[in-house]
Amino acid sequence: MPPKKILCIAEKPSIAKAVSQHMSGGQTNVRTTKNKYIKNYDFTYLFAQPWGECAVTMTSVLGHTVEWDFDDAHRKWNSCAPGALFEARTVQVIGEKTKDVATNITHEARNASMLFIWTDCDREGEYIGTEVRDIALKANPRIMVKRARFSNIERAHILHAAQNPIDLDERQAAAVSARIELDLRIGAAFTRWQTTALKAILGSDQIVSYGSCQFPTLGFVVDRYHKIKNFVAEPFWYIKVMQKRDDIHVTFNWNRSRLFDRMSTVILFERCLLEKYATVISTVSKPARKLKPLPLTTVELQKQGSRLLGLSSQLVMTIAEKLYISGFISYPRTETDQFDKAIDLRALVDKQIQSESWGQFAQGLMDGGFSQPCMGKNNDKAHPPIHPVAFVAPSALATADERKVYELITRRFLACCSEDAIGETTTVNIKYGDEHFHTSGLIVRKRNYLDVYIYEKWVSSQILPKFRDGERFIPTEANITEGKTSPPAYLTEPELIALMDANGIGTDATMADHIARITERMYVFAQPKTRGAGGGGGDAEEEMDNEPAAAGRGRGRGHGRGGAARGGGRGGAAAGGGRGGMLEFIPSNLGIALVEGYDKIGFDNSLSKPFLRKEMEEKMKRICEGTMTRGDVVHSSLEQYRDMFIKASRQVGILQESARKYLGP
DNA sequence: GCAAGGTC
Repeated sequence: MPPKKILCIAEKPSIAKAVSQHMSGGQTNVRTTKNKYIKNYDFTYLFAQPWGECAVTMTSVLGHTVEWDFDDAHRKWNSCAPGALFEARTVQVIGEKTKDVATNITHEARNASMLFIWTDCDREGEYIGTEVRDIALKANPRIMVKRARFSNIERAHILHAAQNPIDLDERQAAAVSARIELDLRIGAAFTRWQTTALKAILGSDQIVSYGSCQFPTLGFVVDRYHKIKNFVAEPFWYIKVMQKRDDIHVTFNWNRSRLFDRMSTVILFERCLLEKYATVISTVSKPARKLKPLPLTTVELQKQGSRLLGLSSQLVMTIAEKLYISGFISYPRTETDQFDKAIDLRALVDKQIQSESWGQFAQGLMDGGFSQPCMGKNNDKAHPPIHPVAFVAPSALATADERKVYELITRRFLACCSEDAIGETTTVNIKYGDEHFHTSGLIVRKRNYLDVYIYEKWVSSQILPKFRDGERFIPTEANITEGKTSPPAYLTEPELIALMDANGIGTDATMADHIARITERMYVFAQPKTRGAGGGGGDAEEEMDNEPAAAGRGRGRGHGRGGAARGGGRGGAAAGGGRGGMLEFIPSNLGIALVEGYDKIGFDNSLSKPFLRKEMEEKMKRICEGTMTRGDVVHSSLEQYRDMFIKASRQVGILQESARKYLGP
């Protein structure tokens, strides 16, 4: 009896290749397919009972194979009223681009006893698994279906997964299926409706799209615009005390920082002046540490790429994908910021020794400087953090941008494998009258990771002269300074990505696309940020940059503000690499009008806010947990959006009026 | 001519 055949299908060609290498021990026969990216690998493998030794064909798809659309009666724009799309029949079609992918499955499934699905172990992968299953079952209704549980492509892990097949998680697949249906119906209905409603006012055929991700993304940009527009500068006052000692000018900062009332400041200042002497309350020296960066995730790569290299997040991703296909870096779409213990990091560091730029640093790590990377809090259980897998000479890369992205990924990786920077801060606290002041200095003792991670600066401040506890001195100078608060700057790309990330808008792989889409739709304009424009106002006092924790950590999934303070401050402007290209986003009249129009229509949950998307995400989670069914979710969400759609249709005049207001003749 | 999500 010939051995049974088992058909394995991965989500992408790279996984098919890697898994077949591990399972076959390198003994594979490779066949090409009609799709130029997909190959079929044939080999034999000894499975666990009851399968035993089998003939295996390992192949892959390219992400999704099946696309959703409306039936013939609703597909064309003018075939129905947009509102009908909430109920219209949908069909699932295999498009022209994926036809050959599906044919390959059909062909290979016919003589197979089992379909063994190797798609990524995330929600989307589970759904893609059901696409593969449905295609295979159509060709071979008796085929048995299993899936592999794996979270990296390390050999032992893959072999374990091959020996322990499990079932597809129908709930996760159902959750994705619900999202697909909702996004299609809601997106298409609102897009057709508002495009038609605004056509005359725009005087063009441009598409005015609505999407559950693109609108909140637009909302963030418009929101910042309004904050700038409505900003009213407030004057403030503060007291500064100076002392010249050993030829060094020392400035003591007020512990109250600043007051928004001039009289109060004057009164407090006068009390200081009544006292001739200032008294040193304490001098404190303590070790300081600037933490090395966490392993690199996709979102972080996009943020740092746009911040440090001045490239758009979309370009950063395009380049990262190219580097990945070329075999230079690991998979670029990952949420994981922890390295699995099984990965041989030293071997990866070793490959970088030949670099002219950072080879010496890598050698230092091999000679004892190596330190295990920190563990972040995120693990998608599908991919490791982004890291270089091979050394690439600069001459082997086609463009300067490619070199910059590869360099950032590599330097980041080496920094992760190094040690924190070590220093020492000294703080001198004084009392003058009833008021307290302080100054501090920093001495950097060991730069460690900073030597390779040239994008961050941490430099010793001027050395403080000696102050003794309890000592009294007459300040060289003391005065009141006036300042005024300055408006926020336009939203930068790293800030926007941080906001999207924190609010669950898009995925790591799609955030850059949403930003590109609202630009393409002309809802926003991107422009290179002009340096120093935002910093001219009153927040004149530069903070001593000696709080290492703030710079290295804590901006993981936080809000946008932290990023803003960093980017605009000294550290941002001084760091190496291509500067000055960071993009900032300004809403167009159309973008402002859309947000204002929908806000005026007065929904409980504005379409331009992230809440509705968050709600959808929650419902997807509930499908996965089993507390809601796919039917419940689709039904309730459609009801909610249909109400909003009806309300908007009735008040189409409000949307048109706000469009006329901003776009009028 | 619509969405968002995979991947190339």
